[in-house]
Parts: sequence; structure tokens; C-alpha cells
Amino acid sequence: MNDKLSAPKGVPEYLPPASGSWLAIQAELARPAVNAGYGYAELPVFEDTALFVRGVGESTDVVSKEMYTFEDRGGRSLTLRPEGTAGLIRSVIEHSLDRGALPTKLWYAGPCFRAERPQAGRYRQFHQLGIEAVGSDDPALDAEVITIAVDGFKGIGLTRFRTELTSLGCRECRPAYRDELTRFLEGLDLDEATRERARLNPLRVLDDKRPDVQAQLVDAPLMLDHLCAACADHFTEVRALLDDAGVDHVISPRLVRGLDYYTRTTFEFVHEGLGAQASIGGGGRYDGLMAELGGQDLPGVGFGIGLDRTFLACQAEEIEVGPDRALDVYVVPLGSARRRAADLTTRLRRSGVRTDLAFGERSLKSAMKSADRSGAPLVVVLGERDLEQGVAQLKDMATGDQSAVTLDDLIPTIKEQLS
RNA sequence: GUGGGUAUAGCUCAGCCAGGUAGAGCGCCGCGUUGUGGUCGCGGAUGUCGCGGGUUCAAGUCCCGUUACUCACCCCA
Repeated sequence: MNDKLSAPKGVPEYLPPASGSWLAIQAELARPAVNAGYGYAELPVFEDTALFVRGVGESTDVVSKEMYTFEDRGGRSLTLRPEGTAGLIRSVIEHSLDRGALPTKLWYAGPCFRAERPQAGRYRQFHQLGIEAVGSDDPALDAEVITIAVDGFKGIGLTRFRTELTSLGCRECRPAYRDELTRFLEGLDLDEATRERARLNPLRVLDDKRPDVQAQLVDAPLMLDHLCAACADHFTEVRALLDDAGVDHVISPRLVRGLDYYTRTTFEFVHEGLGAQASIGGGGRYDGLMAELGGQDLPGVGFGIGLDRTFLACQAEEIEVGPDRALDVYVVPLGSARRRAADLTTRLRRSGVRTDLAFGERSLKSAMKSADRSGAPLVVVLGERDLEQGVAQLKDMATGDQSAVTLDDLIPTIKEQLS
């Protein structure tokens, strides 16, 4: 047991039959983004370490203690991406995608890595699907991004989730609020780790789940009460647009994101059926990020959806996603008809019918058992006797009906019965 | 990094706080005469009981250590 090879700690794997719904979930989440004109970006899984330090924020837990960082043979410090936004913005800047018509709209998907202690819904390798729209501060873009995520979840069939929303203000109004919050927090009885957090990013203390901390925070000043006129208007407009789109949302004034780049609209999708790691996605506006990474000073907004948690949410809601069956036809050969059966299988596949073959020298009985378990609704039995007559036996597994079909008519007949 | 829980057949678990030759259900394989699945009946294979040490005539069971998994905290997708 000990010397058996196993996957690294905290790494999920998706295998048949579950992997079918994994693929379908990814496709469903991408669909609304594609429909809204987002182009696909295939991005590297590792980047310069400096990108995340500058982009995500040096003081965040993600950067300070959760990154997989290594040195390559040239002495460069590289890091497996802990999230997707920084890399995508880097790519936009590097390839001048922000020099054409704005906003630039892209989507991406792939694995991200954080060296955390694994637990339910929290993995060291996890998969994110995200979209980013760069170059416009139009509140309609905020609403579009949120709507795309919600439509994606709904497209899968999820219902037991909610959209939480707040505004984190901007460089005009947040500093003054931050000072006020800091003064408030200084007056509280907090442990050393929390005081340190308050010093690095006071907003994040608001998100503390411990009851004794929350009790002290009931009278804490809230960003929503300190927004400048421009931010307040922006937030009001985003909410109105979401209402128009029929996107239910709740205001969550203490919602804080763990990444430093967020400004203004910030949101999170929380699922009810998940345990402690209930967030299936989140995102927001990041109006200073592009400039921070050396690009133009353009605003941006986007989301990241956790595919693993979305997958768990589907299980929690007992939703079946993806194709209802893997095979259409199962071919069972007898004796010397094996070669013709293999040929028939190939021709069926080439004509677009999902087909599998009973391999090995097996009894008809055991081959039929395999046919049954394959889930294919139709079975072709092909034996020497049939070949002599130029036919194959076509069996409907649901009804048990079986009839001889001439080999010339077989594929058209199968396609007709499947349709 | 800090806590709690669990490690026995491919899977889910019983057997432990009454030490005495390893169990159940599901799954898998075969049989129930000629070329037919699901239901049913009968038969069969599979385990260094996570690993290492200790106590004992005897350890899956008791003691110590260790590793892995898992849930939760912190944090986040």
C-alpha cells in the first residue's frame, strides 16, 4: 500500500462516468460567454513569480504562503498560477489586445494551484473557468459579467445558489473608509494574527467567520455607506441592470475578496449544498490592475468559477449533466465473424454512431452481459450463420425485440432507430 | 500552520472497550446443455486487516510511534 503510486495530495481526478458531466459542465459554463462575444484564451499554467506578487498582492495569503514557486534551469523564479486573472491581463498587455476596439473580452479555463491543506471542495490543483472584460467602466459590463456566470449555472440546472454583491469603492473613496475602519478595528479585542491582518488589509477582517469576532463587528463602518458619488451611482446602475436581466442578488456589505486588486463591484456565488467551501465562483472589477502590471490604465471586470465546486454543487443537487448515454450500439461477434464485426464497428463509428465491440473470445452470454452494461440501446449480433444469409441480428435492448436486417440496410436502419 | 475523525476484499462497511486460523452486502468471474442481457438460483476468485515496533502462548482486536486519507479553522474557487 505504501509503495503504491498515487496522485499527489489534494489533487482531484475525474474519471468515467463522472468525467462526462465534468466536460459538460465546462461547456455549459462557457456557452453564455461565447454567446456574449468573449474570445477564448489559452494561457500558460506557470508565469513569472513577479506577476502574481504584483498582480494578486504581496500581502494576500495566496501569494505569501500558498504559491507553488520553483526555479527553472535558467535561474528564473516561476510559479504555477494560483488564479487566472493576472495571467490573462499580462497576456492582454503583452500582445496589445487593449489597442483595438474596447472592451476586450476573453474567456479561459484550466487548472490553478495553491499549496493549501486540502478539504472538501478545496484542492491543491483546482480548475477555474473565467472571463475578463478590459477597457470599459460601463456598469452594463459589470452586469453582463455577473449575468453570464448566473446563466451558466442555470444552464447546468443549478438552483440552490445565490449571488452576493457589494461595492468596494475606488481609489477616491476607499482610502478614507479604510482609515475609518482601521481606527474602528484598533479599538477591538483581537488576537495577534487578526490584528496583523487588520494592518495589512482591514477589509478582510470583516469576513472573519468566528462568532466572537463577528460580534465585535456589528457596528463596524461599511464601505457601502462611504462610497463616493461616482461609485454609488455605478453600484445603483449595476443593480438596476441586474434586475432588468432577472438576476436575483443580495447585497452583502461585508463581502471581501482575498485578492487585492478588486475595486467597485464585487460579487460571489454561494451554493447551499457544499460544506465549508461554499463559494462556487466570484469576481469583480479591478480598475487598477492593468496599470499595476505595466499596461494602460484601463478598467476591467471579470469572474472566476470553480469547476470542481460547481461539479460538487451538481452532485449536491443531484443534477445529471451531459450525454445520457455513452454508446448507441454494441456489436457482439460470434466465432469467425469477428473480423466482419470489427469492420462493421469501424463503419458505424465513421458514420457518427457511437459504437463499441465485444472484445476477446467470450461466450455469447457474457458478451450480451457486457452489451447490457454498456448502456447501448441497440445491439448487433453477428455470427457465421447470419453472414451466410447476408444479415445481422439487431436487438432493441429495452424491449428485447430482435430482427434480422440485411447487412446493406444495417447502418441506415440503426440510424433510423436511434433518431 | 492548528485541531478532530478514519484506515479491514475493487466499492460500502461489520468484526475492536469481552485477544483464539478473515466476514457481509454490492461488484467481478463461471454454471443453470444448441447463438442472447436485465430478474432468479447455484458455485468461485480476491485481503501482508495502512506501516513499524511492543505486550502476550496467541494481536485485525490491547499499548507506543508513524504515514496516509478526511472534515474543520485560517484562507479561498
